[in-house]
Amino acid sequence: MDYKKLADLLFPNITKSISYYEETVFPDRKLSEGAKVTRLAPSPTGFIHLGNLYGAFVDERLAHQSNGVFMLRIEDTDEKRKVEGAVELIISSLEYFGLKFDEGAGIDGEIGNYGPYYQSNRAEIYQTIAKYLVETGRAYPCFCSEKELEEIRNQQLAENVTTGYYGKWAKYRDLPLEDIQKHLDNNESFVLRFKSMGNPEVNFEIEDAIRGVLSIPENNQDVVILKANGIPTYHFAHVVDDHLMKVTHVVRGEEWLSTLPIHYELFKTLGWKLPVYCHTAHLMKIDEGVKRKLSKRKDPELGLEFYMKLGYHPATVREYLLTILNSNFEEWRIANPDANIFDFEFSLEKMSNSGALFDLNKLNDISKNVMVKIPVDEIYDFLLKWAKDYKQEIVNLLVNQKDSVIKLLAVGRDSNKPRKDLVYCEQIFEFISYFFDDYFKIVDEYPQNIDSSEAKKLLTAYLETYDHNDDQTQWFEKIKEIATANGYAAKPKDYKKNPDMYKGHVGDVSTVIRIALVGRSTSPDIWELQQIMGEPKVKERIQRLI
RNA sequence: GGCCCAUUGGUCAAGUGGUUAAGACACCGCCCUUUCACGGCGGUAACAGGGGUUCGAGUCCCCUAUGGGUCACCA
Repeated sequence: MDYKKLADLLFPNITKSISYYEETVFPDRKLSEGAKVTRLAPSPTGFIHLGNLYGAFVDERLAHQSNGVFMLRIEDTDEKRKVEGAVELIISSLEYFGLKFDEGAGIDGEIGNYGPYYQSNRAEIYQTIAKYLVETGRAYPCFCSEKELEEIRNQQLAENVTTGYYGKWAKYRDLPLEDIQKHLDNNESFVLRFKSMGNPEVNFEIEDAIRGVLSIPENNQDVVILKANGIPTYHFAHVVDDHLMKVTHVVRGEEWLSTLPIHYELFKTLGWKLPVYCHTAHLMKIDEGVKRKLSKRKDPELGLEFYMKLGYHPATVREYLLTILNSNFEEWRIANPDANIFDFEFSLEKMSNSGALFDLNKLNDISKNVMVKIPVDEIYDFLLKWAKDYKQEIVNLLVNQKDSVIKLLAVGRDSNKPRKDLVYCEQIFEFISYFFDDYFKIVDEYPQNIDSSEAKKLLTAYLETYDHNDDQTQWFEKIKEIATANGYAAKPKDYKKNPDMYKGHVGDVSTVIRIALVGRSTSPDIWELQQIMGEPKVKERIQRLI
């Protein structure tokens, strides 16, 4: 077989050589010792979820922790999956969470010298490598129709052997040149298949940076490397791109583990150095009692938009991700409560290789602790930005009453045991919404031991003695007086000791006042809230219930 | 179904042949307290099962079970 002739027949327009690309177009990167080159390689499906961010975080940390390069490559080799605006969504979402690319696809065009970064624009590169494989007898055209493939598969099923295109089943594997010529003359479409020389009875060893040494069977499938339209499949694109772009670490989900033998054989056949593979565990979710992989279609609530809509601060999501990414992160955080998250030394060895279940409780808890460290001015800005994007009806309120909002956000924060009330924007607004007359409403009821006429009596007394200039102690003394005068214990403990002697205790009186002022039975310190509300609003709210 | 990966409390997890099997979240109780939150103290709760190897096994080996992944001209 004259492979050279076949190659020219198949790729008449390909004139460049591999070394042209390897040496001239994409020379070695000049990076410092140990610098890692990573890439996020999403397909532009228009959906990005927490799992993608999880992987992206690994890439980003690996690269930036080592003074390396983090790039974005768009795997748009599947026409059917392309969605308008998907790339922008990927870039803006990742930027929102603080992950920045050094190189690759961008909103205003590409950045970097190893592009194009859209696989759809790299056809000539792939074909050059493919042509080389044909020349060396390691790739061949296959003219199988879908129907023929189906028949092969059925036959294999009937014989109870492994399905696929390999060995004796690979009917076009050794087709003579004349026959290929005939098919070509007929204008039949074909795919280019890799000619595998592997033996699945034989295992090879490969070290995965997360999972350790793996021993897996060699590939023997003659996989498609170029589709009928000349565009590569993932397997081929991965090998070619990651080699030419000088990627050192390939971080991807564990669903790729099963195709690793294919990639291994391709790299070996081309004589290229393997990247370090890092196969991450999937993020899971519990669904009707069963644990399963996050799915794009079924789990829109785990899309990044979900967090952006609710207004989780990016720092929260980052912090959460790192706690599930590296098992020693929480420990580090406890020891270094104020350190910058990027000072944490991320390591692949500390990654879990079983899938973590997303835990909203944990996220919320982390958020409280993250938010309490962010200055209120910044929280205000963040809240406003969120409102502009997702809750425009409150933008004016926030702008017009900025000072009050900031004070509300700051209530109880400055002690050494600060309140941790703020979790995410939606919740934060709900938390302070009583302040605004348009949103104020009574949602809780008076304590059981107090009916509405009793409440009126207490509120009347409160209003009569109210002095906006009282300090907190004076103010509370007056409430105690009102409590005592009306048959309530001034101390809850007294009431507990002799419940029959009192109608209730000072807490009940406070609750009545609290409900009048904020509409709820729970809130931060009333005196502080009153100071923020101002005298007229306080009096007006008491007055309306009398 | 074949192949691959995984399996410590409800969740995330430490643990690399000898531990009273950490810690965090959640939950419960108590304390602090005018409510809530914060904080403090305490509590419930785990090595999937069975065989080996070993003086000794959560840790090593085998089998079983369960969960996940993958078997495309999708990535």
